[in-house]
Amino acid sequence: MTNIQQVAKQAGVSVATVSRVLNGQNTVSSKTRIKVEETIKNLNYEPSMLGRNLRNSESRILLILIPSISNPFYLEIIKGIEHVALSQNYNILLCETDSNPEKENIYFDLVRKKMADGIISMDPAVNIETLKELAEKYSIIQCSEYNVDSGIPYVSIDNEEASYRAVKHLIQIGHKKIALMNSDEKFLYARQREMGYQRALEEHGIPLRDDYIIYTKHLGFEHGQQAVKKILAIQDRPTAIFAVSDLLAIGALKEINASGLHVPNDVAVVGFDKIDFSSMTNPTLTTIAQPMYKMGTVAAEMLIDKIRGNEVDSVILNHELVLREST
Amino acid sequence: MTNIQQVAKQAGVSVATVSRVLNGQNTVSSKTRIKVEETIKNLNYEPSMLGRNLRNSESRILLILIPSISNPFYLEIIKGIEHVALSQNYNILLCETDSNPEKENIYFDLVRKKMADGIISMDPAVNIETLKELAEKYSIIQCSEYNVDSGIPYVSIDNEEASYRAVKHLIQIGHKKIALMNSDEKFLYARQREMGYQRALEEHGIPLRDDYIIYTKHLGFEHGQQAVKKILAIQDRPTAIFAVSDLLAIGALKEINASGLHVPNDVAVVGFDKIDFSSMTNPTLTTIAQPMYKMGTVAAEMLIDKIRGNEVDSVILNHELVLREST
DNA sequence: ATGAAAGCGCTAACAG
DNA sequence: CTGTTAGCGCTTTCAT
Repeated sequence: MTNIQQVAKQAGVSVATVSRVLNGQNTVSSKTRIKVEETIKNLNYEPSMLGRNLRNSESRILLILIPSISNPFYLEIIKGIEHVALSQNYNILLCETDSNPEKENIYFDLVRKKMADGIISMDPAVNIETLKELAEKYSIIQCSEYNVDSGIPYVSIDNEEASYRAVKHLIQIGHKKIALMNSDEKFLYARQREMGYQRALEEHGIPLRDDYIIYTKHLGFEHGQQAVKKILAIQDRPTAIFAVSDLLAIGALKEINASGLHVPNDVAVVGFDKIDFSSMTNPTLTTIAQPMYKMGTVAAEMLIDKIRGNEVDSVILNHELVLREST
Repeated sequence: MTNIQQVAKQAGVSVATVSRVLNGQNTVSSKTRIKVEETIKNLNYEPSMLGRNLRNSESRILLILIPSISNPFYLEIIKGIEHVALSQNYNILLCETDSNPEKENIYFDLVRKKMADGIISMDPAVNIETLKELAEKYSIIQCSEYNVDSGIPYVSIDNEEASYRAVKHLIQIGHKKIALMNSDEKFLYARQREMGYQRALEEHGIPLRDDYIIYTKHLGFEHGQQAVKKILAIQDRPTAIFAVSDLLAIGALKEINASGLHVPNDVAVVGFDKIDFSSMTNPTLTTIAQPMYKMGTVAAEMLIDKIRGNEVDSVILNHELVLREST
């Protein structure tokens, strides 16, 4: 493997000059530059990131923490992150935590060991205490799920307002018996979306019913199926369901179909996220579109900014209600 | 940031000894070992991968090339790869090429620049010439899609046989008019699956019909929708469709439903891959299960083996026909 | 069992 | 404009 020394020797210059050419410094005479560039080509030389990274004490790697790679919600965000990262010569290490603290810790170690320059955390179940501690020494951004009091900059949407608009839509098309399929209340977004649900109902004088609110442990398809069974079994059956995730909503859709009921005639369904599959279901799913790609680009820009030592502010992005066949 | 020097100084030993403790060498007296370990704890020392990697001239990073992160087929494979990688102290860099040679080249550069120790390529559209060239100097494995004559070790399934069994199943349940929804013939797996389709038909004395074979440019949901429209428009309409990817099959499912026909009564559908969503559709999809997780673990083991300098042999794994509601 | 020292490949401060 | 040189943090050979 040829190194910078050999290039220097061959070109008859010093390693410093080769390095200057490599880094596009303009303090090199064009004659020398050309000579060096030719030598590089002839020797098929590729500068080693290993040496450069040690010297610069950076890894040019960004860590992305997601709970599950199978959840398509994160895919668009990741694309956004990747786009910005690549354009700034960073690479991304995609880390699936399974919301498992041990696995999480393996990945945290990567930044402690200088293998990564910073973290974008999207795991709602992240150990926030550890994250706060890390954030004192390393660059960290939260994306989508966040903690207000942690001091860690975040990018997200206004969950309360989005949820409010989804439920208001159901009310406006005539529904009064609206169920909420929520995830675990320990997550901030779950609490915020429940608040939006409540506000919409209260504002229209619809009394809250505890039995119309179902919590699921995870955001998977099967959990939506199970949860909707409980909802359909309620005496005074709801005529509409707002699910806090498309995956839950799609599970609900399938189960409602299976039980012989019709969507939206018997039960209307609204999801949340606008994942790709939400337009592939039958019927297609009315849902809240999060600006996922944008969220990714913003998160990446914030992180790189922070790595460079700048102060960064949290950002709230806009959402959108997408009306489709399920309502 | 504390380094190995400071630990050595504080513990009253040499850096060599600290390094030995760090790497679990048994040539250190337990007294010294304990002293060093305590110092490490006290100083909150974390060894830098940057220094270690340069010294060992390795990055401990594995590159995974996939055409699209949105295709769930790859997700299980990736989990398998990740499992093995983590257990051997490797990390994986997930690289979406979009089947775009330029993006591909950015990632190839990573191994040229020592930022990655090897590559697992799953992109059918990979530039095989470049890959072959790279494989001479670096460790490379192909996974799922491969090239027989490239000399690059691969792990895959017997596509011809899998396809044969899928079509035979359709014949056995009474179908004679069977359409093939294939992807681009430039891919080996597409040609192999078409051969299996042909063999099944010939074996049962069913004549091949050119108009029953449709090619799609990509494996996306929408492409399945478009392709099935053409199939349904054929005069003597097929009563069954074998699609070479679940995503295509799911697109077909939706479009058939939309056109008022019933699956499987009017048209039976078989997919390929057994992605998670294939059990979430209505009806659920009969499909060929590839051992994706296993494929991932095998690929990772092969790659790590190769990085260590060993010879590795290609592997063909078993597949399975999963009967569900769509046939 | 331990230490001294070389060196992995690179960048940048300094000198000229 | 260019060269000399130190040093990033670590592992490992060679002495002792």
